[in-house]
Amino acid sequence: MKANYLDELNERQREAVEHIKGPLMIVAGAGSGKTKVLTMRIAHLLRNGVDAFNILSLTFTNKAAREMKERVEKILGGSEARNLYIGTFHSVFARLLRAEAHRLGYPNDFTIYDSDDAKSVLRTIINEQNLDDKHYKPNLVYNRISAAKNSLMGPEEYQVDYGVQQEDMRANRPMVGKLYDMYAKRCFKNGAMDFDDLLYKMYILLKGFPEVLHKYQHKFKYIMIDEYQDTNPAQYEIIKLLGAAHENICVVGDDAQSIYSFRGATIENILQFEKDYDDAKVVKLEQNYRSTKSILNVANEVIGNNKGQIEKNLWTDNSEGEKIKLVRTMTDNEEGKFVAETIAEQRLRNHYANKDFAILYRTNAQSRSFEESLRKKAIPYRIFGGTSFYQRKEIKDFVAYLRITMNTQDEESLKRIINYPVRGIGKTTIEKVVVLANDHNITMWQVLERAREFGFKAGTLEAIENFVVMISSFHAMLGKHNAYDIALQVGKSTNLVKELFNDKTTEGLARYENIQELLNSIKEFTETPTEDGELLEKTLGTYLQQITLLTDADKGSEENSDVVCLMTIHAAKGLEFPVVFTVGLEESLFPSGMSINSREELEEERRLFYVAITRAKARLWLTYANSRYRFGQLVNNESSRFLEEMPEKYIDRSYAGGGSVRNSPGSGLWGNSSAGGGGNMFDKMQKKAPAQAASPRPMPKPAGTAGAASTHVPSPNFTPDDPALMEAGMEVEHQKFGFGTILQMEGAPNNRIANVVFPKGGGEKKIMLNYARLMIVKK
DNA sequence: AGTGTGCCGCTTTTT
DNA sequence: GCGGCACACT
Repeated sequence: MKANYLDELNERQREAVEHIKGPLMIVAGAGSGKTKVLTMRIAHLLRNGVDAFNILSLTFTNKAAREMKERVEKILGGSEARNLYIGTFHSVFARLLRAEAHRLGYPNDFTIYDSDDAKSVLRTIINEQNLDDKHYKPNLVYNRISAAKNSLMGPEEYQVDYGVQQEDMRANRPMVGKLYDMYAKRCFKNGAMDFDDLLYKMYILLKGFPEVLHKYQHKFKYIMIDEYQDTNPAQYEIIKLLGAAHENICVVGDDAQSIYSFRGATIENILQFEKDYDDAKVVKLEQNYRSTKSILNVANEVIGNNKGQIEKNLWTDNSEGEKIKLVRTMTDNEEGKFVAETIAEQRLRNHYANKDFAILYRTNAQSRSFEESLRKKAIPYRIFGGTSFYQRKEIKDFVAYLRITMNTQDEESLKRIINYPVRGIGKTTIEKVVVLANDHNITMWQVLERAREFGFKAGTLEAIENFVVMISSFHAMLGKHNAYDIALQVGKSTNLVKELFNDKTTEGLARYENIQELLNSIKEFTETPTEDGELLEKTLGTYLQQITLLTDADKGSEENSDVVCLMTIHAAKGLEFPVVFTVGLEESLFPSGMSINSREELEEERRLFYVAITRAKARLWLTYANSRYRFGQLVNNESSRFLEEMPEKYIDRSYAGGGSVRNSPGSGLWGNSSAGGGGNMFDKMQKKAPAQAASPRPMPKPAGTAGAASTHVPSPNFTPDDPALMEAGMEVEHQKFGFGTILQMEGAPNNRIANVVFPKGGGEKKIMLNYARLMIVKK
C-alpha cells in the first residue's frame, strides 16, 4: 500500500476517509470522487488495524461491487482484499440466507425466483382462483406484492391494513391481499424466494432470531453503504439492525441522483440519517473532477428546478469546454443515423476510441435504431441491460434442470422441463399430477416418485419413471461433483445440447451458442478461485444462487473491449464517458408519460436527466426526434420540457442545422444527414402554448425535408378516422405511406383490413386498421 | 399429443 | 413490431 495515499485526496475527501469511528454520511455530488473515497476509506480502515473480515460494503449493482473490489485490490494487493465482504444487497443477503434459511423453514438450497418466475407463479394462482387475468394482471399484482415486501409488510398485515385495502378496493382489486398470501405460501412450498424476499426474509430473520442478529453484528463491525439515496425501507431497517451494536455506519449518497423510487426507494432515508444518529458526521464532497464547466453548469441549473434538496454547491476547476449540442431530427431512425455519423466523425476528429462514447436512453426499446445505424457503419457496440442472458428461453430451460436437481420442491422449474424436450408427459398427465399432489398434500415431485401407486397408463408411467430416474441421477451427483460436471451431464442426458446443435436455423444456432456460453460460464465459475470473505464452495447451489442475481451487464466477458456503450440512464448511474449522447428527449418519452402526473414523479425524471447529463466528461449531445415509432405506429412528440430548463449560454442549438458545418467539404457527413430543416428547425423549441395541447396533434411544418422521399410527412390536421367508415374507392392518408386509394375492404368487422394502393408510398399494401390508422381524404 | 397460427398486450426505469 | 400464450388443427 502506498504510504502517501492520503495525499491524493482533497480536504473534504480526506476528512471522510479519516473518520473511522461512529456514523458518517458522505453527501457526494456527481463526479466528486465517491468511489475513490470509499475504496481509500477501506484501505485506511485496514491500515488502522481493522480486520478485513469485519468490513461489509453494500452496493446496488454487481458492476459497482466489482469495481470497488478491483480498486481496493489495486491499493492493497490482492490477498487482503479477498477477505472483505463486498457485494450487492441482494447477493450478500442471499448468501447469508443460504446459511440461515432453515431457521425460517426454507431449505438452505432455496431457489431464487426472478421476476419472470414470480409472475408465472402468480399467473398460475390467479387462474386457479378463477380470476380474470385481464383484470388481475400478474405484473400489477406482482408490483403490489413487491411494494409491500419492500416496506416490510407481510401478507397478514397487508390484508388488514386499512390504507392498503382502501387502495385495492378503489382499484377494484379486492383480492390482491389474498393473492399475496397464496403467493407467499406457494413460494414457501416451492422452497423459493423472490428478489424482494431476499430483503424481507433477511429482516424477518434478524428480527426474529436475536442470536443470528448478534452473530452478524459482531461480524460486520464496519458497514459501508453506497448509493444510500436508493435504499428502500427494508434495506434501511436491515442496515439499522446490523449496525446497531457498533454504529460504525458509513453511508454515501446524493439526493440529486435518487432514481429508484419506483422500486420502493425513499429519499427520506438519506434525509433521516442525521436524526437517526445524533453524533453523525456529515461530509459534503462538492468538487467535481469529471465534467467541463459547461456540462456542470447546465446540470446544476436543471436540478435547481427540484424542491427540497440537501443544500450543496457542486463546482469544478475543469475548463469550460464545448457547449452542449442540441439536435433535432425528423424520425427516430434519423436520430440513430445522426448519432452513428457523429461518432464516426468524432472518432477521426478528436481521436476517440469507441469505448469513449455512450448512448443513453430512457427505455430499453429505444436501442433499436441505434443498433441498426451503428451496425450499418460497422461501429462496434454493446448493449448493457435489456433482456438478460439468463432470461432467454434456452438458458431458462437448462437452468430449470439445474434448479430441479438442487431443489425438487421447485414446481416452477419442474413444470418448465417435465416435458421438454418432449418425453410423453403431456398436459393431461401434468394436471393429474397437480391434483394428486394437492389431494395427498405432497409435492409434485413426490407424486412422480410414487407414480406407480397412482395408476397412470403404462406408457405414461414409463415416461415418468424415466424422468424421475434421470433427475435422481443428477441429484446423486450433488455431493461428489462440481457444478460444471453436473451441467455437462444434464446437457448429455437431456439431449438439449444435441437438439439445438441439429437446429440449423439462425435462431437455433444462436441458442446453441448461448448454451455453450452458459456451460463456459459454469466452467469459469468452478475454476475461478474464491474471492469473497467466506469460503464459497464451487457447488451447483452456489452457482445457481449467483446467476439469478446477475444481469447480462455482469456477464464477465471482455469488460474492457473497445465498443460504444448503449444503455438506459438507470444503468449508467455511477459511470462516466468522455462523450455522451442522451437521446429521445421528447415529452411522454423523457419525461416518461407515466410520470407526468405528480410533482414527485416529475422530479424523479428530472433527477434522471441530471444523472444523464453528469455522465459526460467533455462532450454532450442531446437529441430528439419529431416523430418515432411506438407500437409500430408513428407518433409525434413535442420536445422535452427539460430542454427548456437549460441555460442558453451553454447550449449550441445550431449544431445540426447550421450552415457552416453542413458546408464543410469532404466530410460527407452532413450532406446526407437527416437533420435537414435548416435554420428554423428549432423554432418550436422556445415555448409550448398550452392551447396546443387541446388541438389534435399539431405538427410543425418542416421546411425542405431531406428524408421526404422515403418518409411521408403527415398533414397538419391528420386525425385517424373510424375503421368502420372505410369503403372501397375512398382516398385516404397514411402517416407513413402518404396518400392512397382503397381498392378493397376485407376482414372481420372488428378487425377490418384495407387494401390500399399508395402511389408514393411503395404501391399496394394491406393495412390492418386496428393498428395503422387512416384518415379519409375524399369519399 | 404435438405442432402451428393468430391474437393480445405491451414499454418506464432493475436487483 | 414483437413475443408470449391460447386455441385449433393434424
